[in-house]
Amino acid sequence: MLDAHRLALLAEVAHAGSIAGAAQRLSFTPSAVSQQLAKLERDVGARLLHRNPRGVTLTAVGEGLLTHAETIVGELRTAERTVRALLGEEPAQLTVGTFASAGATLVPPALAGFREAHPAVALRLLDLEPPDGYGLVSSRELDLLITHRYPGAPLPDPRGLERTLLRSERFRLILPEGHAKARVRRLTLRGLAGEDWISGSPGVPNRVCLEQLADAAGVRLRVAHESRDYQVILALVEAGLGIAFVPESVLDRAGRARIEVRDAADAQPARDVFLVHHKRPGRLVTEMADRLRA
Amino acid sequence: MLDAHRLALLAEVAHAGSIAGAAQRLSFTPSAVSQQLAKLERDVGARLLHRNPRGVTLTAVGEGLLTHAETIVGELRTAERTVRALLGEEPAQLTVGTFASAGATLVPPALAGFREAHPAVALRLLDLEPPDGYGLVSSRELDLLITHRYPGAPLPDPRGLERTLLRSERFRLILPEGHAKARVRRLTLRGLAGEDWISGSPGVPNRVCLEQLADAAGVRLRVAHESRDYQVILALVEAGLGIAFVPESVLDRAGRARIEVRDAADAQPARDVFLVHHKRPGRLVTEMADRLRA
DNA sequence: TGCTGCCATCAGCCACGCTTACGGCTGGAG
DNA sequence: CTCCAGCCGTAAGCGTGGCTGATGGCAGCA
Repeated sequence: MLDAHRLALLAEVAHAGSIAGAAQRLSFTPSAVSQQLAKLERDVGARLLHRNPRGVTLTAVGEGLLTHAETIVGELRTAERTVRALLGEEPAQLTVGTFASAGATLVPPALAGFREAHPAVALRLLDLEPPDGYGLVSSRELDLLITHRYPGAPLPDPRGLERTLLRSERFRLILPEGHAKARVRRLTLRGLAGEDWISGSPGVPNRVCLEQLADAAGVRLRVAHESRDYQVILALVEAGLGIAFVPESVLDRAGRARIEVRDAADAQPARDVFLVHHKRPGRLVTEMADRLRA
Repeated sequence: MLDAHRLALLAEVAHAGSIAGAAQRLSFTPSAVSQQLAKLERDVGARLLHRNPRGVTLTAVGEGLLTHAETIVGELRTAERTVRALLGEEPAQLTVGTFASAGATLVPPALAGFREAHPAVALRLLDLEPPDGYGLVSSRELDLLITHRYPGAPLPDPRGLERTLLRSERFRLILPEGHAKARVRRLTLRGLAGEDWISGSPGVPNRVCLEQLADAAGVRLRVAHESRDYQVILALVEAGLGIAFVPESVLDRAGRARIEVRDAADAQPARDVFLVHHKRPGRLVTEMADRLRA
């Protein structure tokens, strides 16, 4: 039988991306982790890691084993909670993973309300960019994951987890205050093709989404500035450096920023925001999910 | 995080019914097992076992943990198989659990055909009396379980496993050759209330079933002889010591036994025979299941 | 060419888990 | 009743497994 500790180690290394990183998180020396992984590879009779000079990546066998490792670690944690529940003890901790803009808008009120209702429960918040995080839910490092999908991006395999749509969030087009195009009645991507756009780096979901919209409209947009942080994008637009699509919730918090908010007639993107948790979640997880939905 | 080895130990002890028994199966000394279990109890912070003079039984917490322990052990074995499959290796072993009468009738031809088709696969057969065996499928000690349910007996919780009805098997009433009642046109339980009956011990499923039938018919039957082995029952009936209900398949194999086969007009019991295996079974398991269905 | 990350290997040490040995307990046989 | 045969638990030793710390190889970068 495989050793669960070593599998947990594999998951940790896969997540950290390097043996040294995992070792640090676990308060071990890299040597110890390296030795354990070597033994795991001996156990399964195959290489699990590609050793690169800048860290490690998983082999195909490693990837296959990783999924199981995460569910096994998750099952071990689940077993522990079952016992705690049987002993009538309250879960002492609730860990929520979220992407940045939800972390700034959607999550804080829910967390605040929850803390008030359950002062004894230690709340933890983690930042995670989609499509990451599913593995951490599987392995019970996260109780609840808030993730999203941009149109066109594939929805990750739920791996036996429960995924529910929390809301669908419109994107709006923002321009610098007083921008010439802001006075145009009917804005289209074609009409905005000459502008400087601001979006994520190539391959990042919102960039992919933007490019698909442009393709659909038959135009090529020039992305002049790249940032994945919507607060940065907002600031760039305010400074007159370009135009961008941003989620509506970001604007709610922006107060009276010096921008113009419009919509493009031929491109009205929206991203779906999902909650992900184990099937049969605990009472606290359910409550937190309800608060997030409210 | 709990230790998977200790959980596996718990499962083994639960199955064996005693620490000493589990130790023997695992080629350890009872002392080692006892120490590990004590540490597991310390880990979870609760007693898991009731120490009786004649072995151990699980506490409520122990029962709760056992289910998880079995799924964890099963997941570990599943992970191992996934790796084997990824490496292109054939599964080397297939373990089938069955109850005795199926083991004598239904299973052998399927096993023989399978062995011919896959001579490299080591086949193992285990005897198990229902409702046992589900845990062994969960923990992957069994690939396939053939189990049954007598009418009136509860169907065990499938625990996330796949359970399909293989067949429904009639019971027939057998009497010694030349028995006076064999000439009666319409046999009823009431009419047979004066006979010596042969059945399992109190609490055994077929005994429970017989008593429920008797209750329904408003009579009390006298069970003179107790055996759970239908070959023994058959021999007792042949010897003129009583009458009994036996599954039809037992009679198929009995050849020309010196008995009379009849049916009771007011009691025609049947038991359901089920196949139990993991969701997403391997190719070999599917094939064996198909052979059993044929 | 040094420097700085990374990973692997080796030697040494500590702790965990095994065995052996013993004692307490209960239930059945002589 | 006594004795025995099973259980289970504890205590003391010992070996192995897994940790640390040191060293070396390797790739990328100034």
